[in-house]
Amino acid sequence: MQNAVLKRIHARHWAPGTLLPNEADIALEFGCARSTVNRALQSLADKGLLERRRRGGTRVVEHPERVATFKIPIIRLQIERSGCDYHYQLLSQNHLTQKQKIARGQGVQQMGDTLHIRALHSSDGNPYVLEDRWIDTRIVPAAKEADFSAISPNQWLVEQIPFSGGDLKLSAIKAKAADAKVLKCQAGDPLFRTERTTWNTERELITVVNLTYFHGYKMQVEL
Amino acid sequence: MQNAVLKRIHARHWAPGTLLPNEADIALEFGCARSTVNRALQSLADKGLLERRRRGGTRVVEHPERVATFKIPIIRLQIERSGCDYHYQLLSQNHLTQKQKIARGQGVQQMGDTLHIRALHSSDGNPYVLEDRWIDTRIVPAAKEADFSAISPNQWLVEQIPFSGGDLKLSAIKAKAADAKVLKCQAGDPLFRTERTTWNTERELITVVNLTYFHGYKMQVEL
DNA sequence: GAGTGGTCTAGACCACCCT
DNA sequence: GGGTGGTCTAGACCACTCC
Repeated sequence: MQNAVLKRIHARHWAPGTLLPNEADIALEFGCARSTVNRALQSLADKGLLERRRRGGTRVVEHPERVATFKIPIIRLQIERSGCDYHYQLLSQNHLTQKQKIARGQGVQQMGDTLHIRALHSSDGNPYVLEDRWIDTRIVPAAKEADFSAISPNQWLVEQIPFSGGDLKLSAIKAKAADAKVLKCQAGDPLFRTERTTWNTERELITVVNLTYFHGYKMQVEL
Repeated sequence: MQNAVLKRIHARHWAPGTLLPNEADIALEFGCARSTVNRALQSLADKGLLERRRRGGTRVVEHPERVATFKIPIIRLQIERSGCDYHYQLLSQNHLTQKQKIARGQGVQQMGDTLHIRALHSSDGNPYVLEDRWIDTRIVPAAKEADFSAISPNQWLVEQIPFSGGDLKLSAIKAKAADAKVLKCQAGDPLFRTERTTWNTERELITVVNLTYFHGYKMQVEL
């Protein structure tokens, strides 16, 4: 059923921008139940191929934007899955003063009591990614007790915090001297960075994290 | 219903790794129809929170990897939506010789007759992204006739090619002199790059494209 | 008010896969 | 063989939104 609809869209029987017949009519035409049609169209809408509105009907999307889904793995698993040895090292851990918080960007400023952690994840002994993380210990009090010399905040949080929304920015930065030293590259080298903020279900800011990858890292996504 | 299940997972009533009761039992417990349960669990499985197998039952995923979906927009729309003027300029267009093809990486080598296009997309007169694209004209013969001085290959392909899979790599590179000139930055500046290959539904390679963004660009993704 | 999709029910049969 | 999810049917009522 869903395939039948897909075929029509591909065959441009229903071209981009077209308003489809309503579900009941489609069901009649295909000789199936409306709920079947509903499921099929629903699913295509989830994939971004159709737009649906009550009373407004179902429309083939004009510019079908490609939708890529990519997974944000626990770093340890990402490394181990590629068959390499994983090593983790805590670099520093301290509470931020008010001044320090203001010196960081937007996100960190909003947080209450802030724990700042720097840690390095390595793959087969080579620096892989530098984790720079701020955790709001008012929202996640357990973080004060956690032993981040044994488990990375990355892994600890994923296991502790049930679910959440967030925001992710990807960019290229120039390696600062301090980071270059840790990541064993030259100062000035281009480095791949992700900046992530995470909220819990009450939309309270839990954590902000910058991940700076080794020189030459490519992030891979399936389409 | 779906929310009720979500609550249980959050509340660790069903902790990671737990095997859930079968659909019929859950339906009994919640006092609803099995198909309702099925829809709810199905949907959570799509989001990566549950794993389901016939005969094997439904299990809460052990390490719930965050799944981010992001859209790959037509560049023109991306710029116009941010309220800026869009400008497009074709820089060069030519067919690759066999030697040139081999000089490029893996992807391009696999292609038949290869059309190479370089073009610059600008936002309010500022260089935004440099498009470096190779198109297999055996698979997409219409590309030979297209006027890429008027429409970007980015937009043209999205409108022509119905659907496909692909592969996306994100990285940070050091600006080469030629690219720096076009993008109006310094040679050596870190630049954000995406490398994408796209197949059609028959898994034939259609196009390879490198997008190199202006210095300071951050790609934004919702989680 | 009327027409659309959103969601649910109760029941059925099937496909897969483990033992 | 038997238990699980996958998918479908036929019907119902609801929620939204445009007129």
